[in-house]
Amino acid sequence: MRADARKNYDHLLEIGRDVVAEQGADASMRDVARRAGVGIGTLYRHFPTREALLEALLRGSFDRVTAGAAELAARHDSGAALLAWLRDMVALTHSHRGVIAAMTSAIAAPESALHASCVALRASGAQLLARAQADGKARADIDGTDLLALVSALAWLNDQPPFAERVDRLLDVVARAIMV
Amino acid sequence: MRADARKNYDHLLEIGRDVVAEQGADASMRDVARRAGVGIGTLYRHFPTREALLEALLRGSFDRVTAGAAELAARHDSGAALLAWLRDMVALTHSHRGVIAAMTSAIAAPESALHASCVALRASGAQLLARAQADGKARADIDGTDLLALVSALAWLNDQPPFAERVDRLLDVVARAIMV
DNA sequence: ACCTGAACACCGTTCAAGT
DNA sequence: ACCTGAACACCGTTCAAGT
Repeated sequence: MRADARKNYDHLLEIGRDVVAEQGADASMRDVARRAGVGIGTLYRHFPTREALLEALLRGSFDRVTAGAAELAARHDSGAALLAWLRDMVALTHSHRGVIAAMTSAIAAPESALHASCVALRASGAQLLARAQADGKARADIDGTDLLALVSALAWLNDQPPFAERVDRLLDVVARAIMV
Repeated sequence: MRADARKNYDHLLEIGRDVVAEQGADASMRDVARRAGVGIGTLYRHFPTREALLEALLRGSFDRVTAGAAELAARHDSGAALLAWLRDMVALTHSHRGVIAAMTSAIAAPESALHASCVALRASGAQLLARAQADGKARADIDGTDLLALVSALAWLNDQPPFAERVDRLLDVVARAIMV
């Protein structure tokens, strides 16, 4: 990558982070380019789809949660680890309004730039779930996708102003439903 | 209302129903007017906001669920009635993609055309919840807004293709969490 | 190799002009 | 009283022309 291109890429990412934080995952692409002081074509050259930009913005957080799952498994008993992962997931999406919808549709779209990260997240949760199930601490009739669905639903509530303040409590309610 | 206006109103409602069924709650207003063979200004005259159109489209279904709650209370024990109401709510939103997000923001916006219907829906659920709580069949530490949050979250899952097929089962999981 | 911005095909919403 | 559609201020996305 040429030096000027690298500079544009990095700057777009930085500005993109601000704009998505302000406006959510459906932020105006034009606005990102404008604020970055760059032609709209330059944005599309570096990030050919909105999901490509989101993926670049979120990769770090995604990886942190995925990697954190292994750590949780090492440090806590299977029930506590699963609960902590659920909290991590809700927190991850809390800081990025609207991202959960993008993640959800990425799960069903193998060509999406977000697909791999989402599958990895699901796998990290599925592993904690399996361990809890083996210990008899989680109900046996749900799978990793069910777990992702439930945590996505809670994350969505977190994006809805009238419900956001209740999500911590509702997470406990749902967790107890999973925990047998 | 003048006869020609009445005709336009009814026709817009009919076409609006089709378009929202096809494209969801964020359907193109322009498209509704276009397909109804009417100027865009005429659509805005009859339905000054998108929510006004949605409200007119959904009022009937809303009232049916609200009224149905009283019937459920009369016909079933408190636990079964609450569960049936949860199913009614998910079914209501299932037939109208994206409507749940509109309902959710309407709860927090008293000036929204959808506000009254949503408050009535919440109240109908809250009543069934209170009855079940009095019978010791539902946990005492949740309220009507929590119930609406949980059912909204499930309804949102119903709009997400990768999760939609699991919602019936996940409803049971969540219901068991509520039911003590 | 990369950047630019005009161009295209759309939006939601308003409002002056018409009947 | 009601209808119309041009007008305004936006989008996302593409691509020919430039450096």
